[in-house]
Amino acid sequence: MPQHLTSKGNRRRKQIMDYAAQEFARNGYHQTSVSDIVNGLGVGKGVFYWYFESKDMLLREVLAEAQRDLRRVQRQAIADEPDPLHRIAVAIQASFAWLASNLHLFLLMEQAKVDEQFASLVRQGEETAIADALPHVKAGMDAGLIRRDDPVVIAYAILGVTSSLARLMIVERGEDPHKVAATAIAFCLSGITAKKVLPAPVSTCRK
Amino acid sequence: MPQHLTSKGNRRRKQIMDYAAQEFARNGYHQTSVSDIVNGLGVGKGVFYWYFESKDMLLREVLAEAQRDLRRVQRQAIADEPDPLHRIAVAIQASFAWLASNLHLFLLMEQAKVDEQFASLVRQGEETAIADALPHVKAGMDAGLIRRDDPVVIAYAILGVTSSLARLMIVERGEDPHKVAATAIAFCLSGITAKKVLPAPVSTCRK
Amino acid sequence: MPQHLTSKGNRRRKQIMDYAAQEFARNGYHQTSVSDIVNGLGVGKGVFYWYFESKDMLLREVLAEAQRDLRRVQRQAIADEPDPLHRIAVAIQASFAWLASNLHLFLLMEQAKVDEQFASLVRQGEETAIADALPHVKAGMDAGLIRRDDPVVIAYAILGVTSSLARLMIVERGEDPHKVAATAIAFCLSGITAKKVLPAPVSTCRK
Amino acid sequence: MPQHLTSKGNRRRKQIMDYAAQEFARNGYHQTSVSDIVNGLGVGKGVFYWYFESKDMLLREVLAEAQRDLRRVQRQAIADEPDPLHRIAVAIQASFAWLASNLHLFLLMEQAKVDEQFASLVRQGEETAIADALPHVKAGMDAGLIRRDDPVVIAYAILGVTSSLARLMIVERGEDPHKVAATAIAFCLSGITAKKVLPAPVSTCRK
DNA sequence: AATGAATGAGCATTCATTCAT
DNA sequence: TATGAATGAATGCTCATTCAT
Repeated sequence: MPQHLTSKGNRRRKQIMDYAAQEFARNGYHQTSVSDIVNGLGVGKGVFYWYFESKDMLLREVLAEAQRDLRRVQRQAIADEPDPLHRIAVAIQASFAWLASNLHLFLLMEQAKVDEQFASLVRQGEETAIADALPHVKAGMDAGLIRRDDPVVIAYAILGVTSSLARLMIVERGEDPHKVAATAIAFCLSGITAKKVLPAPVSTCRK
Repeated sequence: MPQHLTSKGNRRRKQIMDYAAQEFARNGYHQTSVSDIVNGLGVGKGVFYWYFESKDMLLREVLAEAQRDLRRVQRQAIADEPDPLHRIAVAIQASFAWLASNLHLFLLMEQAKVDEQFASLVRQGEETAIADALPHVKAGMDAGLIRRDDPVVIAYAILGVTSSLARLMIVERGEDPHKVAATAIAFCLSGITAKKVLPAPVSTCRK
Repeated sequence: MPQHLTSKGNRRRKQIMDYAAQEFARNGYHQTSVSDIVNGLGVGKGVFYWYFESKDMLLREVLAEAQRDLRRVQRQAIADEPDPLHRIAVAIQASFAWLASNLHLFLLMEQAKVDEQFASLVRQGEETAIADALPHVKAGMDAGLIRRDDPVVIAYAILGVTSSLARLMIVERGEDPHKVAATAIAFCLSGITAKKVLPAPVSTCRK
Repeated sequence: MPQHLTSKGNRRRKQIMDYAAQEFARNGYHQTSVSDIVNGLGVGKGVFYWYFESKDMLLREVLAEAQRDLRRVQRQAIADEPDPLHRIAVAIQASFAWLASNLHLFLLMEQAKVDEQFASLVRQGEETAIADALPHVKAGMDAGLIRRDDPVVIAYAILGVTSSLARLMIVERGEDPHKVAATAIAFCLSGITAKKVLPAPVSTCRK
């Protein structure tokens, strides 16, 4: 809880965050004890509580920084893309690139998302991502490029495909991020482009 | 650990599984203690260990049963659907219906999926679901209805959209499952259908 | 706690005592639960408490019976031995024979001897054994066959050699009980005989 | 589990070992809970697990140290005794002296000896003691001072007399260790010295 | 006589956090 | 800044015993 950190202090702090993020991702937040972290770093237990208020707060900071970083990358990617569909494509592309080199943070976010204690924090980040994407989806609809539907749902569906393929392909199969990104983009874009709308085969029409 | 349960015992066992599933879903597995469960049920602690080997095994049984049940529902839904695309559609539909009435089990699965201890169990279930879906995806490709791509990736993308929309729409917004299912189906089908060839597999069924 | 047992009831009771004695000897009294016993016998838990007041009382009965039995064997052995030294010898012999065919009871006694809860019970048995032996030791001294020393200490030393060799030889080495008995007798008799006077108390008995 | 202890830490650790050894000896290992120990010392429960991996490991350390200490005393005693019989005598003497001032450790060893969980540990110590004694017994035989017999059995018999008299005399009667030691030495030495071998009165020669 | 179910105090162990140095 | 020591509530689990049937 010190107000100002020396540069050495800043390095220590970063070191703890990085190591903790790795361990949380590997073993799970609840299964990783503060002792595991300080022992793994070879420092005393006091160090931890010098830099972080609690284990809970440490994870919050890790998550917040990860979300900040991912958002920055996405914004950079779409910065000078005028076409709405293209923007979505490069955003997906950029997301995959970031995930591929920050796998542990991706895993950590997925863990936090289903943990009552941290869910709202992650959800806030997602809401921000959705809010970021919304203008482009709407612009696409206005331009007749994207099928008219609830833009929020569309945005969530894209998010779902992205994270699902990210987890399933990258984490479990070790496939090439570029290839998976390409498939995701193809799936999403053809899933949203304005074409005939398929009516849902609701079960009530069979019985 | 008893070999054979009386009918009263069977009821108790089921009661514990149901209550524990609810609590696990609500508070998280790690945050819910065995004491929470038995106190919530108003029984002694020994009761828990009369029926279950451990807290870990209880969750495994809950998950296994949930997966069995979901699979059963999906299989019933596609039982007499001849058309591949339609099969996928009704399977998605059935999944949403099941999820809507078993929200806690869905949340529990999502938790378990990111928990090292249980991930493999859930993943096995997913592999089964993918394996179940694969023949239909392949059939769709052979019939020229589905774009040629890695069928496994296609199947995973569908899974991702489904669970993502399930979570985001149902859990967080309380929207109508039928509507969300419809959007999911629209998104997925147009995401996978062969370009230029857009059959309306369900056109005969209009409300 | 029933007053009178049917013959079937008596068999059950004996069966439980035997099985429990084996398990107690094998795993230790504290490490063997009542459940282990009833499960091992394939009966319900109520059976145990029908026949025995408690786990504690069960062990007490097992021990008491074992001591009764051992004492009976010893008394029979010395019944018609007139010579004091020979009496001691045949008593040791008889003890080894009994121990060899009741290893588990020997182990159980050794356990109980160092367990605060049961030590006094076992000790009582030992006191009885010592008291039984004392007249012969004294007679031996009076006859000038045994060195004058505290007869109680002599008796305890014999007891110590016996149980020590019983444990170390039989339990851990699987040696022939007769041989070990022979060594024990040789050791004890020459350990107590009056110096310079070394009668061969069994010289009339040669194979 | 800490790597290096401060001097304060070392004192604490020793304190816990001493107190636990006393309590284990008095109440029994299984009857003494970790809570009993820390409450008795007036410290928090965590202290115990800061210094010891588990209750089991604590006892192992206590036993190992006791055995080390006893062995050291015995070796010192015989260090400059040239005569084999004399060596055995002073070793017995030294053992009684050590036991008299470490009664609780002696009781603890006897408990551990009959406890499946720790028996092998104690037995190892006994094997070492036997191995230590063996050369002297053999030397005595070679010098014609000790009756020819299995030297291992002889050694065990001495061990048996020693521990038996130690327990029965010291623990239960509060007699003078020197006197008991004298009796034990007399018993053992005359029990092993080379004299006429007494044939065993085998029971088969009576029937 | 016998069963399966239930009780609940008790146990070994963990761990986030605090503190003296 | 940093350390090792200490705290104590909480956890998963056991088990002797009781009870309704």
